[in-house]
Amino acid sequence: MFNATPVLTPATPQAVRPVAMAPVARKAPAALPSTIDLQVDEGITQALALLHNTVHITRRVLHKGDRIYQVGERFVNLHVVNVGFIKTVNLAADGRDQVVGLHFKGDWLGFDGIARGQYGCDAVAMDTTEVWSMRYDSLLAACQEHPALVGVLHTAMSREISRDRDCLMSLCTLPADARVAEFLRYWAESLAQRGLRTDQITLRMTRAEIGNYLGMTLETVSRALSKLAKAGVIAFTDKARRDITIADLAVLQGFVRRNVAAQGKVRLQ
Amino acid sequence: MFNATPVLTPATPQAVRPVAMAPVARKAPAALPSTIDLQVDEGITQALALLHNTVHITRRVLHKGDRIYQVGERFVNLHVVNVGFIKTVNLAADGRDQVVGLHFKGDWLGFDGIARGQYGCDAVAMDTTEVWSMRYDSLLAACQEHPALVGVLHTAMSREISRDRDCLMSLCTLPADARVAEFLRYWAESLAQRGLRTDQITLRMTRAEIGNYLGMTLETVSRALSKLAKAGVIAFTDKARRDITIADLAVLQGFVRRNVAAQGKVRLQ
DNA sequence: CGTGATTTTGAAGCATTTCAACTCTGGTGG
DNA sequence: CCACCAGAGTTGAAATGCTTCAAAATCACG
Repeated sequence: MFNATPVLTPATPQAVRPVAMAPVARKAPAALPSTIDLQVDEGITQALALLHNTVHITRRVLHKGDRIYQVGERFVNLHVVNVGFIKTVNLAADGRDQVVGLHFKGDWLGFDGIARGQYGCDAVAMDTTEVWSMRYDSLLAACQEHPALVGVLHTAMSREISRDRDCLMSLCTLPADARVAEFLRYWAESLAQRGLRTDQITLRMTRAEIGNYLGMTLETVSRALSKLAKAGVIAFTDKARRDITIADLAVLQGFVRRNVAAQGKVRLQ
Repeated sequence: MFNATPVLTPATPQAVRPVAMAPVARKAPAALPSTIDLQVDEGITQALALLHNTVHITRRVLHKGDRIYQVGERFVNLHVVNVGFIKTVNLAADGRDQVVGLHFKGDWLGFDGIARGQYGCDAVAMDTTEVWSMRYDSLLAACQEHPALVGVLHTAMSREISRDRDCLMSLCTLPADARVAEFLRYWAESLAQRGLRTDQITLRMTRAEIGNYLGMTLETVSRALSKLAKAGVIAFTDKARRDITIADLAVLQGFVRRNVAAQGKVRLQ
């Protein structure tokens, strides 16, 4: 049933892609998760269920600002987000600190601790959050008996590696406006994949945090958002300007495409 | 002898590593790997030996420009670099392409393929290179019998995740000059950890490639290198300006420290 | 109903890109 | 052997995108 490759992937490119346009009717299509997104959600649910049935898990509820773990702390546990939003923050010896990752339901935390035996960053709850924690050694033991667990674990690590590379690519090839648009697109996509609606998303970060994550100043983030709103790609729905309406994800993606930096277009070699 | 130029050694991992510390004498200390670095080298050697003894491995020799795998190709194998230098290149649908990783002896390739069942990037040899390839499924099978293998595998994935975060941080918090310095520092450190000398390193990338990797133009890379040379932090040793002498790694690190961008210094929250 | 935090917006300054010209190197063929 | 050429690197000057600095508006919280 559950093994390395399949489950979470469409992986059957020849399968007929369901068109699934007709019955939707009233609602804006972009707001509803696509078929693929729903499959991802299904995969997350299955993975969490499998974990729940095979490994001893400790549930923890955290509030905004609470830390699941801190840099330097001895690595013992891995964690999975069940509810809420979590950011990982790297802080270097020289005082730099940097948001290096955002984590949603089903995402794992703490992989960076395996190699060195201690966590390499802080994991901070961005609002009320439920995290499942398990001992790494007992997870490994469980993997011996339930090979499907290995698939879940490796898939999660693999996905994180891919995700980090996409981030790197955005940082290197997109100008500020497009980077902000891409950030929103990714956030919305993540929600869609978890069965949540994406036409109305609530940012749980200040402009300063977003800027830190995207490698720009808070003013630039603010200007980019204003520009996106003026262009009709997004709209603000509350006074605090934390809630954002995305009429159509495809439009947002189109904005990113059109704004690929020139330097990114040059083919190497 | 210690030599950066990769002679294709006949890979006898269980061979006794000659310590070769005392008799060197004459050379500047910074050029020699530290104790910690030697431990890392030891770890790499042990990991390769373990792999060699427990998994069916296919050796492949590649030349500059050859691809170990390409984006979209079905994921079957994982790979480990035994000799040489390899870059991974992400190419997006919209034409952006981007160097997202550099890989040295002992580094793994292909983790990004696990989740989706196909590779997410290209892996390209930067010069003559020997790669060990193994089927992922047979590696998993071998892990059942040799639990130490799981440790090696997870450590490698964990290290890659940490490394990617460090890259992200450099991109976000360092100005161009310091980013180039940090790039050199990392390259030298990687050599040191593999028992190679670091006072004289040969870049296997054009300025354009370095710039692409670091998110800047080739002109900016060139200017940064010139500036570092003028400041005495590095020196060019050949006419083509590909060979670089690093008098003291600590000085290079100091340069990075002093050039942390202002935005990085602001503490979040 | 203040007070501090967050956000927006403008204007000036600066780092990096862009454009352009030039040098240098290494390889190829007459 | 040398002329020639393409590729790689350097360097300058102008253009530009982002940051910095500053001020005002708005929101959240006790």
